[in-house]
Amino acid sequence: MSEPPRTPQSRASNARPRIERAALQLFIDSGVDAATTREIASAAGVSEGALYRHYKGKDELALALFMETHNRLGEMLGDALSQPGSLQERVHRAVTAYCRLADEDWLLFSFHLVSLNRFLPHDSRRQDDPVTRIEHIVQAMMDAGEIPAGNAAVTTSMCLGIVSQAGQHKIYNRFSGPFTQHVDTFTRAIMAILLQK
Amino acid sequence: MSEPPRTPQSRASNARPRIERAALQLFIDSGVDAATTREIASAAGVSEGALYRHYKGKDELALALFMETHNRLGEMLGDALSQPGSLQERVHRAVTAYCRLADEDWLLFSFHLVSLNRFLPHDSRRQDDPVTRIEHIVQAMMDAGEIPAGNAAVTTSMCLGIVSQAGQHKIYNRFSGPFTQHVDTFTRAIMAILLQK
DNA sequence: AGCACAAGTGAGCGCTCACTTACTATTTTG
DNA sequence: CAAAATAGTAAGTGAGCGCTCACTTGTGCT
Repeated sequence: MSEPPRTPQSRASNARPRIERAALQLFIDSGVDAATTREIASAAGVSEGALYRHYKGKDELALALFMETHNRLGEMLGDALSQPGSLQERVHRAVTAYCRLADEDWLLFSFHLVSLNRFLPHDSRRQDDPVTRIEHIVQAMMDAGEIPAGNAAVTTSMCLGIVSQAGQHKIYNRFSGPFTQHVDTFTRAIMAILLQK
Repeated sequence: MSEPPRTPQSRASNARPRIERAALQLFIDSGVDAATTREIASAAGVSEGALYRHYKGKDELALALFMETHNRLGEMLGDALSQPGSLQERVHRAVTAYCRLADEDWLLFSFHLVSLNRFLPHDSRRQDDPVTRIEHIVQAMMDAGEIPAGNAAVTTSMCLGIVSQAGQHKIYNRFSGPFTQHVDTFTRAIMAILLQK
């Protein structure tokens, strides 16, 4: 008894998080293929072999880091959009969720943004893909007459482009400060696109 | 004198364009790093060495293909935006130029779009960069009161996001048909963003 | 103290890659 | 038409990559 809340992970130098941070930075700067396992280990201050104690290989490491953001984003967007409220409110919640995720861990978020091309197969049409889900919502609103009719896929891409391109520009240091501070700007822009005719 | 307009290329099988098309497709599908010179040569139906008759190496080939679109785009956008006309007209001309370029050679255009991350260094602030030029125009319009004031970099990124994300979605086969058919949709969306407050 | 075991090490292995070399075939040129 | 230049081929070559493995170290438990 009187056991302190024992953390199930064991001791040592905690290489894993250091490997992950180093890998993220290198993957963003040079790309997953160009970043070598030696570089990652060196930047993390551990040996190359340590990487393989935690991941099956470089590709699995990259995929895990991508999925960490991707799954989280899927849930957050799902929640934000499915809960009740006006169109405005739902868009605002979704944009807020996206920006919060970005500010919470910018490195992880940046890697996700620049890696979408690699990890989302080019003709994926998965029904539970966040993009496809948003497209269905847009289509439903068009059918219901809540927003003007048009090509739902194109409208969806424009709305996503608002926030994703802003993310890219922040990665390129074209502007600074927390992403969250632009939530209202993004929301207004998206509403303008959805409601325009 | 009396020289006929001699075409400077000489030999029959014309490996060069076949190498370029094969390289574009592979670069888009697998990425520049993952596409091997053997794969490119094989897909082009030539030997690996043929690649080196025309390009110093794989990286130079990729850069040349990127720059072919990038320089052209820079000129076209410069022309479209600098010539006289209302804001609407200038935006419409720029969007039209972009979409024409896409429809004219979709493979070349796709490669440019998916490779921006690789070839535009992350903190580039070149004065003649198309993005920076557009940002200056937006800033000038804000200063002149032609459009509501705001963060010019963020506004610029949102406008670019409209068309670039639509391009990405077309690459992912989320919609089909010529890109040019959406010119008016894009123009209206961009105007909505610029004029909103 | 002594054991069990997870975490970390780093030399080195097999293999793939971009690129080179040696050669042949086809044009262009004077 | 010979010579030079160009465009192509096939068979390498060595650098460097991801990954392995025999080994060492640190930690918790009894």
